Amino acid sequence: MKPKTQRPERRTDALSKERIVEAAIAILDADGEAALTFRALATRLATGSGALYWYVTDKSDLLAAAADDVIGRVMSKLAGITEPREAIRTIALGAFDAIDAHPWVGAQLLRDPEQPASLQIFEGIGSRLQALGVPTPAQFDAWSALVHYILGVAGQNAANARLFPRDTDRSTFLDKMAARWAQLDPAGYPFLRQVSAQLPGHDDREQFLSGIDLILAGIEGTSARQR
Amino acid sequence: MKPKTQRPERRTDALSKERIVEAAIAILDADGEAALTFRALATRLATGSGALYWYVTDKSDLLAAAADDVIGRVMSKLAGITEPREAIRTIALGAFDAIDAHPWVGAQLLRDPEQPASLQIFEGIGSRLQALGVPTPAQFDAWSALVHYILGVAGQNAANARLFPRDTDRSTFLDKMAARWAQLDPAGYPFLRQVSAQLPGHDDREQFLSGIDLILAGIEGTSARQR
DNA sequence: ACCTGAACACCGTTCAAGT
DNA sequence: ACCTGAACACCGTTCAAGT
Repeated sequence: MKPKTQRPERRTDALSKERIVEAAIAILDADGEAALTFRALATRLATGSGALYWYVTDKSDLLAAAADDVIGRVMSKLAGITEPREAIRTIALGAFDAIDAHPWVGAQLLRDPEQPASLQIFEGIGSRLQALGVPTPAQFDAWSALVHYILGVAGQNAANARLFPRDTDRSTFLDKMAARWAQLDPAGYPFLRQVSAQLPGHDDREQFLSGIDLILAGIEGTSARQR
Repeated sequence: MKPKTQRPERRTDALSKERIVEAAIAILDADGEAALTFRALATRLATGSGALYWYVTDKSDLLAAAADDVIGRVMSKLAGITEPREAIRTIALGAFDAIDAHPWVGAQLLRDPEQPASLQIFEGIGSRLQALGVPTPAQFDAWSALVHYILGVAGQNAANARLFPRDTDRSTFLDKMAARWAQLDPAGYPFLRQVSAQLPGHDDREQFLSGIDLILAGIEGTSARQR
């Protein structure tokens, strides 16, 4: 038996689901959803495309894992928050910011309601709504309204991100969007043309939050009346 | 010059964008989004796949036209409604029912905020919000909340439809969904497990409408306070 | 057990060639 | 002007063959 002063080093670059997901996120962030192919991923990881299937069931599994990774980080920051209304706003804002940083997450959340990322958001909102003291019969509807609103914003932000090059910043994005709406037929689209003037310089993060508050106000108004 | 008693009959099956869109909708409704390929569409229209590009820019143009066709029919039924609150509910319900009948429309609405189908919904909601008397500064936020909620439901219904075979009816769908949520980890997902009991037999059309009402209540409560 | 990469069965889109 | 359908440049996924 030959003296083994050093056992074979564990390959630091060995494949694993975590490494694959990490690389996938890097591609998605850098070049968008269309750039994530098994070929591109395999090249980046210096392996064959078939090797990825050892760790990942298929592409939807990969995307679900990537979204779960991002949303999981958001949800883990909730430990300290006990006030339910604040927790709801924190979850919502956390999701908003995550989608702002990773627009593909927005599209992914709309793709499969049973993926972990979606379930985490569903449960996070629901449990705080219970804690908020919304009467049990009203909880389901209130939860549905909040969750669908959040998902709608998520999907729409993902779509907006697809409309423009990845490096477009907030203000030029809003300017371009406003310019397009301003060109709509005045007879057919008076409202959108009017709103287009408010688009530049408006804070959509703030607007998102005021939507949450609007729904919370509706919930509290309605359940107060029912009490 | 030979006597032409009959001029060449206009081919009743000549291609046109309308016929292509109609055939695309038929495929989408019958076999789902994945079944719509240019090859399948060309076969159904008894032509070559390249011919379609004479009438349609590309696949996203085709999908946008198909969604516009469906949503256009919904919006055309609004002429008689003058009461703005009722008009908003009618637009929302119309979109809901259209997506229920054509789930792919839900996915398509989330894909491009500048397509005609989206703009029609955006404008329809916005103009009634003005008519409702929501103060101008509050209109933008109120509009955003309603529209994102509607889109969220649209996207989620499309996703739910993808989870199950196309012929699954409402009640078995809810039963299966409930069964899945009931199997979630009790420690991690207490709320979803509790809600799963309410899933069978609940009316999601009614729930959708109560979400609209919740938001409208929030809007009216907030603008009343500001007045 | 894990990895390789060619092969398979598809796509959307283009385009020379036809009528 | 309109249509045909092969060809091109891709995909996701599988799988025999390697280590």
